[in-house]
Amino acid sequence: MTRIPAAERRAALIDAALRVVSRHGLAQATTRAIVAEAGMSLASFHYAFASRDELVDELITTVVGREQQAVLPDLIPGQTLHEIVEAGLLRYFEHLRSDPEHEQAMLELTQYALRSPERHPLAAAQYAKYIELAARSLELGAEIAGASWTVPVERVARVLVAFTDGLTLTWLVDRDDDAARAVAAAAADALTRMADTR
Amino acid sequence: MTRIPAAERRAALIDAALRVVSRHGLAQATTRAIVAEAGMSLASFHYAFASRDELVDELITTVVGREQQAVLPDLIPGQTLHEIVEAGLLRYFEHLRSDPEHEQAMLELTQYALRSPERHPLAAAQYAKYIELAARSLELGAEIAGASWTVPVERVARVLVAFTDGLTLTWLVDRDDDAARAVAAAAADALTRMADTR
DNA sequence: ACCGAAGTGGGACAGTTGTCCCAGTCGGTT
DNA sequence: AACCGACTGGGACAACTGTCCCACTTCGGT
Repeated sequence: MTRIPAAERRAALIDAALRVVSRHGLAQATTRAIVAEAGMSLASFHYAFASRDELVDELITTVVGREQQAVLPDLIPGQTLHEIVEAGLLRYFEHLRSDPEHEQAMLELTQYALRSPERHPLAAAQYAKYIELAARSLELGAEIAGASWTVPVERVARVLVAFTDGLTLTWLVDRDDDAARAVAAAAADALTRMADTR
Repeated sequence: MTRIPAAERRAALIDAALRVVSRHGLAQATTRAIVAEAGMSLASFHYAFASRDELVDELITTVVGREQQAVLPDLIPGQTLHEIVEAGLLRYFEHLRSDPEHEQAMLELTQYALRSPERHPLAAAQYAKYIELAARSLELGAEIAGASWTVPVERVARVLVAFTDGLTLTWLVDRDDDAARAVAAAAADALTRMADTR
C-alpha cells in the first residue's frame, strides 16, 4: 500500500464512510466496512481516527459544507419572486432525485446526532448553516424580483428549511414526483406571502 | 414469572420495544434491552417472535395506528378554514412537544424501513395512512367552514403531511417553538389557498 | 548511509449481539 | 390423577464489533 499522510487518510476515510452510509445506512458503516470501501487496512483507521465516533462526528460536520450550492436559485431577472422561490425548490428537488441516498444519509446523520446530548449541537449547527444559506438565497431572490420580506428573513428561511425537509422525507417514502412538485408549489406560495411584492 | 400466552407477550414486547426505541434509539433496542424493559427472560423473546426483525416490522405497522387522533382538528363551527387548519397543525405541534421522543422514534422507524427494499412498503403504508387521515380531517374541516377544496383532497393531504414532517424534523433539531408556530401558520396559509372559501 | 519518526499490516482481544437448545414447569383436558 | 402441549429459565454459541498491540517498512532530514 502506498504511503499516505494521516490528514489525507482522514479525508479519504470520511469520503468512504459517506459512501457506505449512503449505500447501506449508518448502522452498517462499521470500521471494517469503511476501511474496505477506502481500500485500507483496519489499523489505518485507528491511526487516522481515535475512534469510530470521532469519524462520525467529523463526517457530520464536514459533509454539510458540500450541500451548499444545491438550493441557490437561478437568478433570472424579470421573474417574479414566486417563480424564483419555486424554481429554487424545484432545483433542490432535482438534486434530491439525482442522489436520494445522499439525502437519506444526511437525514440519518442528523437523527444520529439528535440522540446524544453531546452530539445534539452538531445537528443544530448543521441546521443553522442550512438556515443561513436559505436566508442568503431568499434575500438575493427578493432583490432580483424587486420585493422585500415583511417578516425577518431568518424566519422565512427557517420555514423554507422545514418545507424542504418535509418534501425530502415524504418523497423518499413514496417517490411521488408530482406530489413533491405540488409541495414545492405550495411552499413557494406560502413563502411568497411573507414578502411584499411591489 | 407468571404465565402469559404468546399473543399477549408479543404485545407487551412491542410496547417495551417502543419505549426502548423512544428512549435510546433503534440501534440500542437489542433483544436483551427490550426483554429487560418488558421484565422477561431472553428466551421469551424468541418464543413470541421468530426474530428481532419480525418484532421491528410489527412495531412499525402497529404503532402507526395509535397516532390517529392527534391531528384531528377541533371542529368549532364559525371558524374560518384557515383557523381550523392552523389549529389542527398547532394541536399536532403540542402533541409533538409533549412527547418528542415518540415522534423521533417514529421517524427512526420510517428511516429504518426505507433502508431495505422488502421493508420499504411498510414505510409507504405508514404514510398512506397518514395521508388518508389527513384527507379525512381536511374534508371535515372544509365542510365545517363551508369551503371546498379546489385541488383533490389527497393532494392537499400529501402536502399537509409533508409540512408536518418538516415541522417535526426542524423542531426536533432546534427546539424553537416560535419558529415552529411560524411554520404552522405558513403551512395553514399554503393549504388554505388550495380551497375555495366561499 | 543512517536514524528517528511516520505510516502499515496482521493478528488478537474482550464485549455485545441475535439466535438456539434443552431441561424443566405449569395449566387444562381427558 | 395423568398427560400433553404450551410456556419458562438459564446457559451456550458463533458471528460481529470497536479497539489495541507489535513487529515491520518507508520516508525525509542529517
